[in-house]
Amino acid sequence: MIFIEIVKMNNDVNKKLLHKGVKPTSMRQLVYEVLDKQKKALNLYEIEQQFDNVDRSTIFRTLKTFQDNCVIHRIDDGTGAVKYALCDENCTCHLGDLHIHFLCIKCGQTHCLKDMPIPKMDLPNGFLFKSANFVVKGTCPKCS
Amino acid sequence: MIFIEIVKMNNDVNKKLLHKGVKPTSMRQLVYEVLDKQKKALNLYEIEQQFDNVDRSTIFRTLKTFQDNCVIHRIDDGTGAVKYALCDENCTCHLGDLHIHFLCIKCGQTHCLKDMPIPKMDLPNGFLFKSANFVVKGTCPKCS
DNA sequence: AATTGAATGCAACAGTATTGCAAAGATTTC
DNA sequence: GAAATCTTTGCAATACTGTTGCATTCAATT
Ligand SMILES: [Mn+2]
Ligand SMILES: [Mn+2]
Ligand SMILES: [Zn+2]
Ligand SMILES: [Zn+2]
Repeated sequence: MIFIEIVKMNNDVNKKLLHKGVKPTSMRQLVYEVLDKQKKALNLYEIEQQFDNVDRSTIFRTLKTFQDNCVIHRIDDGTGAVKYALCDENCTCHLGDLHIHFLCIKCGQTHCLKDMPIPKMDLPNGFLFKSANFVVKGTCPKCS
Repeated sequence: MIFIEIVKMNNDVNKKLLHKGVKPTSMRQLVYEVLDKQKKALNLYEIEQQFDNVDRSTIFRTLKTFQDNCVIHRIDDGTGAVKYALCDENCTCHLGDLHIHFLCIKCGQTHCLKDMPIPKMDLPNGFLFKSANFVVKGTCPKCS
């Protein structure tokens, strides 16, 4: 039954949120589930559209909490709105977890390429590498 | 003919604009000079502040014209406002001209690393590489 | 049950980007 | 050179995204 399924899912999500140190409110569960269902990264407004009557600022603050606790990472793909995707369970949101993102210029979808770490570059003298944002743009498998 | 008159003026900026196919109005000359004087990339509001009584939308449209004609390239460094920097004289704004940009997290300045081309990555099956935005963040020589 | 602190909803606001339209300026046509 | 035409500029308004103040609701604790 659908009710039982939802309770099961919630339990699973609860565990994952607790594992990251986030108190699992119902709002947070729902936002987590929305992100979990998607293969692509979503922005604030796309997440908002998944709900009927949830306030934007609540989702915004939920996403803030998630970022602070490495539940999600933000993706700045240049489309104007920051997108978000779930982190791996063992992600620490540090240098080693950085990966390339791919923006499809046809369908607009943004994907994590989690097995493509951002290459460390030899910078000119005096420049110190702390972090990076590497977005590759082109056409995705669906649109190629 | 207007072009001959301007060439007669023997103005360096005019020549550069004409070389890119942009009619050199005084506004465009001034914006070009502002960008030329700087070593760092500037956003719309920083450019606006270099003038006393020039409208933002005029600068905006000047920058649009410059982009359309490969006079400048836009830099999306995640700071919220797009920055702009002059292209090289022989730049065609295509793949080969792409380079890494560096954002200093202390002073906020963004630099073109023109001798650091964006590395071509082997993407997963079905993904086609068309373009990329690679911003490295850290501390610049002044701030390190 | 009362107290406290956290989460949520509503509304307002801030920052950046963009557009419509009319005035001013430049170029071409006659 | 005057009129017609096209381009550029200035002003104002607007769109879009992100963020915050504050009151209310909810949850945990005493
Ligand atoms: Mn990712
Ligand atoms: Mn550059
Ligand atoms: Zn696509
Ligand atoms: Zn610096």
